[in-house]
Amino acid sequence: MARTTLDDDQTAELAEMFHLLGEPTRLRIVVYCLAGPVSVSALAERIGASPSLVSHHLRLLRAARILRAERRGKQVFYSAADEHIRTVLGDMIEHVAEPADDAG
Amino acid sequence: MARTTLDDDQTAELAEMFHLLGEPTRLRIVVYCLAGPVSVSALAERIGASPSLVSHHLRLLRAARILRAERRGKQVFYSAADEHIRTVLGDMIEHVAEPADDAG
DNA sequence: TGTTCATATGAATAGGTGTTCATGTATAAT
DNA sequence: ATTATACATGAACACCTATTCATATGAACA
Repeated sequence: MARTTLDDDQTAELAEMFHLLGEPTRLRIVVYCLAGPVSVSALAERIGASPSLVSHHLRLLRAARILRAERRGKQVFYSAADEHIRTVLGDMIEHVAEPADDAG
Repeated sequence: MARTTLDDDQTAELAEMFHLLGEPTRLRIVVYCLAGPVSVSALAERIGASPSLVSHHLRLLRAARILRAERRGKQVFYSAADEHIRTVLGDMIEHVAEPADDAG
């Protein structure tokens, strides 16, 4: 059974996370990063956005501890910040991407 | 294993849902509605917002088929649009409200 | 050192949006 | 019909933010 009460801090934190995922460009970045470490340029290319824009979004996702950065030479690779994040995001995407499931 | 690819329509739909949940007032409204049908005035009182503001948010949540409205006399009661929505939102809130769970 | 590649950052701007206030609509009761 | 209650809606505004452009930082290589 889903919990139905949240204190103000939890609500604010949850809202911030949803807010970050609620932007199509940013959501696509996160989805790509779930598969494994991806460089900024690779993200930019796949998404069809400028490296600058991607970098701006990555900064927000880093600050919220949704993604983490790892430097390899000239490139920087981004991936889910931890297993918890990967699980939560993966589940959300799976659930919401699915058509309606009316099984109790 | 979480799916790591989403087409553009799925991404847009998913982003819209996250976007709606990414606003603290609106998130609180949704959380209260998960417990069962709640009237607009009850929502406004619990959240500490004006009925007008609550109504504006409810319109968006209705349009996105996240909540559904049911009239009973002068009052209008809102609840999750369907079981799928209730499950998805409940899971998301449960997961994200939890502290980190590092179990693989 | 100087150059190039990859990424980050700051400023500026255009478009979006949460909130308020005033007003409209629907239901119920007198 | 009139009044009162509960909710919805439209306009206006202030704030926020996604994007772009220009510029800076950091790493590899000559």
